[in-house]
Amino acid sequence: MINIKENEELDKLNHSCAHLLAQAVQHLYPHAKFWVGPSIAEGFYYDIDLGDDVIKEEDLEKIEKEMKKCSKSAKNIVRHELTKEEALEKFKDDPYKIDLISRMDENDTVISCYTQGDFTDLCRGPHVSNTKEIKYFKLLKVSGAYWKGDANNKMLQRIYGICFENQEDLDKHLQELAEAAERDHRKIGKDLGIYMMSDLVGRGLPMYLPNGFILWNELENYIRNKEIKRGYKHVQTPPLGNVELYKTSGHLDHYKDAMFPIMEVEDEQYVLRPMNCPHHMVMYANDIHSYRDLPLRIAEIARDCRYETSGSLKGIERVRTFCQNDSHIFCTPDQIESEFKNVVDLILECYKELGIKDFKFDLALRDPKDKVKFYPDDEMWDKAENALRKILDDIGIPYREMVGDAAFYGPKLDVQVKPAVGNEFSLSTCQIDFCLPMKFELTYVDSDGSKKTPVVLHRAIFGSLDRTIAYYLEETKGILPTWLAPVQVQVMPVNSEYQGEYAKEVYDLLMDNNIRVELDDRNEKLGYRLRESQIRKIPYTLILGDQEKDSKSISYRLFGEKDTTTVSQEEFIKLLRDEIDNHKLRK
RNA sequence: GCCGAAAUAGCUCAAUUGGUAGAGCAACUGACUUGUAAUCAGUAGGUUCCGGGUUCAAGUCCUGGUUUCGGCACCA
Repeated sequence: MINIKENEELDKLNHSCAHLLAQAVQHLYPHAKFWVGPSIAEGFYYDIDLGDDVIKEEDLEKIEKEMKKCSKSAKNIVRHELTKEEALEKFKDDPYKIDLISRMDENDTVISCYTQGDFTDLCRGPHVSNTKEIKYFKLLKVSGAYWKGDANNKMLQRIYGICFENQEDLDKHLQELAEAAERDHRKIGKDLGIYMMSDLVGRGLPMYLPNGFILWNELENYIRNKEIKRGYKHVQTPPLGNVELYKTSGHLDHYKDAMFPIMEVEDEQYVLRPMNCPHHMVMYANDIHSYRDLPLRIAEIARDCRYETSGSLKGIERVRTFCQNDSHIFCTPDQIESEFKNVVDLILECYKELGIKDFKFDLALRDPKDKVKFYPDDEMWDKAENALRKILDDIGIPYREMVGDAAFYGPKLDVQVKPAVGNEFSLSTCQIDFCLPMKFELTYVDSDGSKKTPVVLHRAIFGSLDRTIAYYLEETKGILPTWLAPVQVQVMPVNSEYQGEYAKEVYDLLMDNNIRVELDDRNEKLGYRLRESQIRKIPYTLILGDQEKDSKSISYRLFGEKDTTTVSQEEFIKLLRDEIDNHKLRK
């Protein structure tokens, strides 16, 4: 999918198209007041205050028409510059513009405007030189958006669109959007019987169907075995906890709104756990620890409950019970670097094996001005943030710094991916925490006999197993590698009457070799059954006729391929086991 | 939660301005015994998301709610 921001010309064109949109909206809604209209990776948008009017999806066509008119009028787009005072005077009736201008730097003596015909907008530019250059565009969606992105502010109307240099590129892009919707995990999840939701059970509460549970189990075993090899110790903790636990950790203060409400029983208060860090802290405190025991890597694949707002729920990407592949690494300050590198290494190893290639690293830092959200200890923060930065620079991976995105207890490294539809989200995370160990008064005995506070690394490779499955279904378009495929082999006799017995023999052989195999010996034409095995994206379909029966061989057809390969039974088992045991990706 | 839209058979979708809810696929039954993406015929399948209202008449109009979708906000 194209990224408009990566192409200077397209970036300029889309920004200009936002102005064209504003001009058209002003013609149709003369009372409209305009906030900002930037270009973005997916095109452009404009935030508009229309008073009591609302723009509906059906209105987009009308606005597009007006935009075409404005484009055809072929007005030059002219830049002119003002001083701050001049600008304040010029836009004195527009509170949004006044807000923008008054927040501009005092040193910013020149304020630029762009005029096209009867429309002028405050703007830094640059723009194309004439409205007639803005020709191949499409308005895509309309929604509400809070002014300045703050939910306490008024909601403006936001119109999204995209613009290209020619019709072909526009058509291609629209085609790509349609294809993206086709690989949405909600569609594939339904088609392949991965999970279901039910209003009766409750929103945001996915139930994994047999096919989905196989995928789930395989991924769970996969990551657990990786962790065991790297010295993690797996544990299990309860799905709820006394409210005091979360008061101690500070989570209740910070995330009460996103936790299911407190339950009272016999004068005690409990909450469903929103995460398992506090449990692991308490588990650490159960023993005295020597510096020789560290790092101690406690891991758990745990289902947690969060009251995600209704508007944020999305398939299994964002749910109210999510399963973390969580771990807390208790270590000495000296060990932070090697442990952190170990985590990044594990992330990269898993992504490589799964074939996940399109991801970005975000370094989430505190906002030093925000003393409420972030634990108030600047020295601690500086230490943690600088440590993280140094590690990332040492490893040499590019990353974006995101100020204000840290957890309340510490900075983090997030690995971000983009789903088929919607905003990017984080798949993996690793966080440095000096804060929780103090709150739980955790200690270890150092070599000199003194008690010291350990550092904790929070990390999750599959930040949520649910989310990992969602992303992976989209990445693979549901064409899973054989080791993850719910059904790995479909066995078909050409004619059940003549080769049915041989097909059953092959089926039994595969079963005995722990292959997930199905036998389709229905009285249907081969083409009919083959079509079904292709729709279900089953990796191997075995076609067994007289030739195969007489020579005790196997003819297999790989998913998506037309030709068949004939091998002996032994050879087939061998190639299959090799592919599965080595987690090979599909070609 | 906020702004908008949508909800019809298991799935994908039809149903003029309000006038008898249909089709394909899937399911089931029977015939056909099949060599690489759909054999033929038949049967069954619905409180049109849930309440309330307008009307001689509501899938369609009004109203309250639920869920889903597109965004915004949130995301330990």
